[in-house]
Amino acid sequence: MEPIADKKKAIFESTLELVREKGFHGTPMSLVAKRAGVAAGTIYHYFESKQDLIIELFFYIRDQIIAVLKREDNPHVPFQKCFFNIWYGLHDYYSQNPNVLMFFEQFVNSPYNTCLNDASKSEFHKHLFGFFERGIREGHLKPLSPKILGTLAHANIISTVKMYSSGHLVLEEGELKQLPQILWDGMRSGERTTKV
Amino acid sequence: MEPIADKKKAIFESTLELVREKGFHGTPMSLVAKRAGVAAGTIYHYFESKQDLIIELFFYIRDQIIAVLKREDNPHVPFQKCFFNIWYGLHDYYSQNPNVLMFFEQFVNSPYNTCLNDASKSEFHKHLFGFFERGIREGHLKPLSPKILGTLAHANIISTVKMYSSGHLVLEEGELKQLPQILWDGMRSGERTTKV
DNA sequence: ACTAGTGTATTGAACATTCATTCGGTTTGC
DNA sequence: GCAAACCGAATGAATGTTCAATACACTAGT
Repeated sequence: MEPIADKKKAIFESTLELVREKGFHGTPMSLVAKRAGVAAGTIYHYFESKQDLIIELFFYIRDQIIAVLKREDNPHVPFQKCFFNIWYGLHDYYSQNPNVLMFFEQFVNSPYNTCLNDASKSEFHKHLFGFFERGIREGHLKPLSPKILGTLAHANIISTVKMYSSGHLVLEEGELKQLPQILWDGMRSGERTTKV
Repeated sequence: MEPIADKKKAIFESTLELVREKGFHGTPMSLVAKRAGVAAGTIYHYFESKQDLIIELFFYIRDQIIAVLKREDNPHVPFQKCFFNIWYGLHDYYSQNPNVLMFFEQFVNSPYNTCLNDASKSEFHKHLFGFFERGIREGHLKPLSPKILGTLAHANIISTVKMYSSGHLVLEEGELKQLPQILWDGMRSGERTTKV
């Protein structure tokens, strides 16, 4: 909503880069400051502590991801179409922001994550799970918990991006399209249907 | 093969616990030592440095996971059966060793991972991908890269375990069986086949 | 059986360094 | 002229690592 102060954004970006390069440890505030082009003390004008910086950065990112979700999740668009749009939308976002992906993954697997209350974390999940709830309700998906489907879908996207952002795999054009298809085929309801 | 010295194993276990609780940063060697019941200096008898400890611990874990893979991957057992055995095998292993899972996830998303040569990392992948290569060769799976299928499968398992080891989800008995089924349905070849 | 000798395992206090944070002072915007 | 933004050297606590000293295990010589 309210535009983020330039310095604050610079600090965020600097932190993102450094955490990717050096991890949480090995990312001293002095370096964050230097790369952001501010003084060390300035960071403490915007953030209470390093932990506070990390957590706020997580929210900052989370909101960007939610924005992608909101952009692609449209109740008036057929569900399957939405499904692939969301897949590609998140896939593109992560691909174009590899720093974000690494930070995100490090964060959710770190103790930082456990010191957050559930409400703040689930802001993202609320949207994701809501979408899959629709898919179940409308009968497109297997009648499992939306949490399960949402989590598996997200894991599918993330691991895909990590696979070739690590350079270990070059995807052919056709192959990229197969990946959400695997997910869809696995989660769709019914025994068999003719090609849609 | 050769049994690991008691102290060394204690240091490994201590590190696993602490990394889960406090992350790589926030896990001082002094604490590792204390919880392992050894003196600080002793650690440096077995490991050159903290980084060396972390990396050797990664190998130690990796070998355990490979052992699970080898145990369940049997060319004489029908592929689909193997597929589910491996899924459950890894799922059980991670479920019963939540410390391992957290460490593993933190490690692969950290800069430690990038400072490893590919050969050592891919020891695990070699087995995993080999299995999926068989599935493709025998015509059970969609003709995609084994790397893709293997990575997606592993991501599926891990995210499943994380989902309820974080306590956010209680799986009903029947639901657990659905999860590898989703994966299988997504990756299996052919338009439709009668139930196997 | 005893001793001396040798290398390994272990200890924990001390060291040097790094790093998050502070704070008095300066600049900027209004 | 005031408040908020900003600076960056100084500080103090925390932490990875070292090392001199000690205990232990084992062999060989007498």
